[in-house]
Amino acid sequence: MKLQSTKPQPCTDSNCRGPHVPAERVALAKSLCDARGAQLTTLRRHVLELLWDSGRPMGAYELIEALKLRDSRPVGPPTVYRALEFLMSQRLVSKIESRNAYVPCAHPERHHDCLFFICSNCGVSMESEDPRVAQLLAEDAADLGFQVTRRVVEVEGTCKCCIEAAPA
Amino acid sequence: MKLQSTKPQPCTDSNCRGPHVPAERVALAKSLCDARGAQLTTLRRHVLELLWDSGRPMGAYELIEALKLRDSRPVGPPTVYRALEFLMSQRLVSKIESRNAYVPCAHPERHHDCLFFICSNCGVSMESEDPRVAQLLAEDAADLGFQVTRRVVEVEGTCKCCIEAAPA
DNA sequence: CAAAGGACGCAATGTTATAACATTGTGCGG
DNA sequence: CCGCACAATGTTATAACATTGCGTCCTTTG
Repeated sequence: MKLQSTKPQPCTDSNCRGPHVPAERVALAKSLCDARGAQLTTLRRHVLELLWDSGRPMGAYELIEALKLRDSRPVGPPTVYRALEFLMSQRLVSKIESRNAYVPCAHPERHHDCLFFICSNCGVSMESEDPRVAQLLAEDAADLGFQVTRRVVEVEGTCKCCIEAAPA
Repeated sequence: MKLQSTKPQPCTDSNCRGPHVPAERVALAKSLCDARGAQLTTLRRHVLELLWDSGRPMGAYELIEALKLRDSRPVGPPTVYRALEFLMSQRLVSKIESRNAYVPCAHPERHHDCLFFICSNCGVSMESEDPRVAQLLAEDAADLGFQVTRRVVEVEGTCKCCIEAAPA
C-alpha cells in the first residue's frame, strides 16, 4: 500500500512503449479537466492517484480502504462511486466489467475506446488500442441497424510475465 | 412472466437469420449434454428454458423469482448460481458482464466466443459472431505475448427497433 | 449394504452498487 | 454582510449480485 506518485511505470498500452510517471498522468488529467471546465477535486485526484500508483485494477471497496489509510478518515461507498463516475465521464478511468474493477486510462487525451488484456494470474491489466477492432464492431453494428454508444472489449488470459515465470 | 416454450423467436445471432424454437434449443442442449456425459437436470433445464423464453438477458435473482413462480417453491441463490455455472461450463449460456445478466447461447454446437450487442433502451441482447474480431484480438494478444483464455466483447447502444420506434 | 460422488437445500455471509437525504463550501447578487 | 444557488461531499440505509460451508438425498458402483 505504498504511495509512490513519482515512480515511473511501464506503460500498459501496447501502442505506447514509454514508461508513465503517475504524477505526470495526474497533471495531464488536471489540465484536461481545466480545459473542459470540469473540477478535478482533491478527492477525485486522490482516487486517480491511487489507481495510477496501484498498477493494477482496483475494486471500489479497495479504493475505500486505501483512501481511509491515506487520509485517516472513513470514506463512504457513494463518495468513491461518485468520484469514479466523474473520472469515467472524463475518460480518465475505465471500468473492467469482467472484474468489477477500475483502471486509469493511459491516454485520456485521445479518447478512443480501449481493449484490455487482463491476466488471471497476477491481475495486471494492459490497455491497448486497435482501430481495426473498433472498425469491425462498427460494421457488425451497422449490419444490425444498431447504434453504438459504448464498447467493452476485455480479453482474459495469462500475461507474458506469468507465462515465463511459470514454465511447464 | 409467461412460459411459452414452443413459440418461435427471431434468432438474435446476426449470422443466423432463422427463428429459434426454445423447446428445440433445449432439446439440442440435452443431446449435447448427453454426448458429453453431463447431466442436464430438471433444475438446469428449467433455468435454460426460462432464459430462452425470456428473450432478453436475465439476472440471477430474476431467475430465482421466475423459478419460484414456476415451481411454487423457493429456490436459493446458490442453487441458481450453480445451475448457471453448469450451463456456462457447457457453453449453453453466457454471462453479459456489463449487465450482470445471463443469456442462452444460440449455437452451443459451435462453441466460438461471441459478440453481444445490447440495447440500453429495451434490454434486448443480440448474439453475433465475427471470426475477424477473434482473429484481431488473437494477433494483438500475440504481440503482447499474452495467452488468451476468454474474450468478452459487449457493444452497448440502441437496437434497430428502438431507433425506429423513437424517431427524432 | 457401504462407500463415493454429484446435485441440491439452506443459512449465513461477503461483495458491489445505489437511493435518499443532510451538510459543507464557494461564488454571487442584493 | 445576508441569503440564495449550486456543486461536491458526507451519512445512513438498503438494494443487487454472488459465494461459503455444511448437510442431505439419491445414484452409481464395488
